[in-house]
Amino acid sequence: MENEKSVSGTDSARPWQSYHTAYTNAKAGMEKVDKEKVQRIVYEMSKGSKYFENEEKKEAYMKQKIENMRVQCAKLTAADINHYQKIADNKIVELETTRDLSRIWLHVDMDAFYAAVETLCNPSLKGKPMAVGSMSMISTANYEARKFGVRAAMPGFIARKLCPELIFVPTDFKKYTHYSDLTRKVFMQYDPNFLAASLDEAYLDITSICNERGMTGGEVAEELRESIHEETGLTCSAGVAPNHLLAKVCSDINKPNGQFVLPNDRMAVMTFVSSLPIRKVGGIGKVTEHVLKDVFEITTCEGMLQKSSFLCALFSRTSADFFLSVGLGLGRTDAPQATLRKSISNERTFSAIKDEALLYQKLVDLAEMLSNDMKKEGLCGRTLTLKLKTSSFEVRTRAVTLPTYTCSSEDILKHGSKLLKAELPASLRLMGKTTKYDSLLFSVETLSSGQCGLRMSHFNEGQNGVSFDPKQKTLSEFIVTGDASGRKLGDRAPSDSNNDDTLSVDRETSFSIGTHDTCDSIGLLGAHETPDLHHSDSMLGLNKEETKRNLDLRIDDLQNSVYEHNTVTNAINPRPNGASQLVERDSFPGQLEESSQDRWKNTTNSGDGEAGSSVNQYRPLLWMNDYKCSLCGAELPPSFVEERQEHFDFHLAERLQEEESSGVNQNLKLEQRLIRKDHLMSQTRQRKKHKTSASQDQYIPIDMFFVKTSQNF
DNA sequence: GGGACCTGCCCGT
DNA sequence: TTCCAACGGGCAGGTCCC
Repeated sequence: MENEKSVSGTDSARPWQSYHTAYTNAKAGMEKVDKEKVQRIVYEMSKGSKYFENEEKKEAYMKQKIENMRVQCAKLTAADINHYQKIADNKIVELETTRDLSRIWLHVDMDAFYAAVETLCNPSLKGKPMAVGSMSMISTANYEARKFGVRAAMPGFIARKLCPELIFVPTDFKKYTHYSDLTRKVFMQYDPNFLAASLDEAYLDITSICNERGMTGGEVAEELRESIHEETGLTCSAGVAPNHLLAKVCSDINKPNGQFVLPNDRMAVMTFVSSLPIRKVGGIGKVTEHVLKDVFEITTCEGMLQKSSFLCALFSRTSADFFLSVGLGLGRTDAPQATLRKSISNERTFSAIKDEALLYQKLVDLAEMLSNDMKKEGLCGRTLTLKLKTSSFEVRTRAVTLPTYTCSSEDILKHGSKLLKAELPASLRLMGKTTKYDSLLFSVETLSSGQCGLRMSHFNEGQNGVSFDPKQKTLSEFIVTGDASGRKLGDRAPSDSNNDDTLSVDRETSFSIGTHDTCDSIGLLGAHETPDLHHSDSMLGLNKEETKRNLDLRIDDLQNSVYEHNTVTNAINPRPNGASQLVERDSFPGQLEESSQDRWKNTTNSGDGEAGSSVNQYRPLLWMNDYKCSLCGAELPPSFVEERQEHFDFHLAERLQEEESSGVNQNLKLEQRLIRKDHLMSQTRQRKKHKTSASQDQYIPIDMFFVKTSQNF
C-alpha cells in the first residue's frame, strides 16, 4: 500500500510518468533516451484526445484487473498454496523432461529494416534522423531518430515534436519485399526450411550446417550476417540459442549489427533467464507485464518459478504452462510446420463520416477488397467477422458463421451489412432516449467515424479454391465452376505480379503485407483488377453504378425508418442466381422507392416480376402515438424498452409459428432459416447481455484471467 | 459434458 | 498544420446445441 501511495503522489506531480502508451525502453537503440522527457511530451500531446481517453479507460480496466487478482491472491489459504505448489512442482518436472538442447537455432533480425532500405536507396538520408511512415503512424525509425525517443508505432506528429528535424519517408513495400527476398535467398543456403516470421525476421535451424562444417553457432551467424551484408548492403543482428524463444531474445541483445550466442547448456540457459526481464520475452506484452509485476512482483523470468504456485492458482493451465516454461528457458525446438493461413482480413481507418451511406460504401469497398484477396489466394471461408473501431477508439467485433463457404464479394457484403446493420438499431435507439445500457451501444456519432474491417476465417479444407461443403453441394459447385477464383494456388494468372513470391507461399503466409500504406498510392482496388469488381456485381446482374445507387437507396430507407420499431418482416426476394433471400425489415431490401409503410405490406416488389408470398401481407408492428401496439393495442410507453422488445418478440414468434403451420417456411432454404434464427438469437443475446451488465454495474468487472481460478475455489 | 460459435482481448511485426 | 495502422495468430469465457 505504501508503494501505491508514493506512486499516486508522483502521478499528481508528474502525470506523464504513468502514461506508457507510446514509450517503452524495450526497443533497441533507445537505452540512452531521456525517458521522462519523452513521456512528458507524449503525454502532453496526447492529453485530452479521444485516443488518450480510451487509453485511460484501458488503463483503469487493467488496474481493476490487477486489483481483482490481488484480492484472489489474498484469498489463497496456506493449504491452497501448498496444493498449487505441488501442481507447479509436478509441472516443472514435466516441462524439464521436454528440454531439448540438441538443436542450434538462429534468429535473424534486420536492423531498422524499412529505414535501412530507404537509406540504401537514398544515401543522402544517411546519418540523419529519419522515420518511415506518415504523420499518423510511423512504421520504423532509424537509430539516429531513436535517440530522440522516436520509435515504431508512434504517431508521426508526436515524433516530429520529439525530433523537429525528423525526415519522413513514405512506406514502399515493393522495395522492402525485394530486399526481403534477397535476405531469404541467403537464409536458404543455411536452412532450406527456415521460418520467415515477417519481412525482416527469420528463424533458422543451423544444427546441420554447424555439424557439416564443424563450425560453432556463433561462427555460422557471423558468416550469415556477412553474406546478408554483401548481398543486400544491409546489416542485421542475430541470436543463437537452443530454441526459438531464446534465439529471439538473444538477437536483440547486441542490436544493431551484432550477435549474441547462448550455449546449449542447461546451466547457461538458467543463468541467462534468471535475470532476464519478462518484457523481453515474446508473448509477454504491456498488459501481462503489468499484471505479473503488480500482482506477483515478478520482473524476471526467474520470478516465474519463484511464484509458480500463484501462477498455477490464478491463471489458466495454458497460461501457467507458458509462464513456467519461460522461467525454465524452454521454447520451441522443432522444425517449423507448413502453417496454413487461418484468416484473411482488411481494415481501413477513415476520418469522421456523418453520412451512413458513406459508411456503407466503405463496407462495399472492404467486401470487394477482401473478396479479391481471397480469390487471389484461392480461399473460401465461412466465418465473417466485422470489426469496428469507434471514434473513441473503442473496438467491437461481430461475427457470423455462414452455412456455406464463400469468397464472393456479394456474400461478404450481404452478411457484412447484416452485421453492421445489427449495430445501427441500437444506436438509433440512443437518438431518442437514453437508457442505462448506453455504454454498451454504438451511437450514430461514434459509429460514423473510426475504423471498419472485415475478416474471413474458417476456410474450407483444401484452401485452394476447391470448395468443400457437405451441406451445400450445389453452391459448392457453383463456386468452383462459376467463380473465377476457383483456381489453385499454383494456377495463378500470368498477369499476377506476386507469383514470384515462392518463399512466402511455401513457408509463411501470415506475415503482414502492409497494404495500408500502399493502397493510397498504388491502390489495392486498382491493382486487383477491375474485372473482379465487375464479377461481384455481375452476379447480381448490376454494374457498379447500379450497385451504388441501390446501396444509397437502402441507406435512405434505413434513415426513413428510424422511428419504426426494430422488427422483422419476412419476404422471399428471388435472386438472379436462383437463391432466395430472406428480406428482413431492417436488412436494406434492394428496391425501396415505396414508403416504409408500403413496403411492409408488399415487400417483394423486387422488380423481377415474381409475385410475393403470403407473408407479405403481414402488417408491421408500429407504436401508435409512440405507446400503443398497432397489432394488438397493447400499451407500452417508450421508456419500457425491454418490454417493447419482448412484445415484439412475441408478435414475431407468433408470425413465425403461423408461417410454419401454413408451410410458408418450407419454401425457405436452411440458410434463410438460420439467418432468421440467428437474428432472433442475436437479439435475445444482446438483451441478455445488457441486462446482465446493467445488473452488475455496481460490481467489479470480472477479469478473464481469474474467472477460472474462482471456479477452482 | 463436449464441441461449436461469438466476442473481446493480448501480442507480434 | 497534421492528431494514434493494418494486418494475423491465439487464448479464454460465455452461451447454446446435441
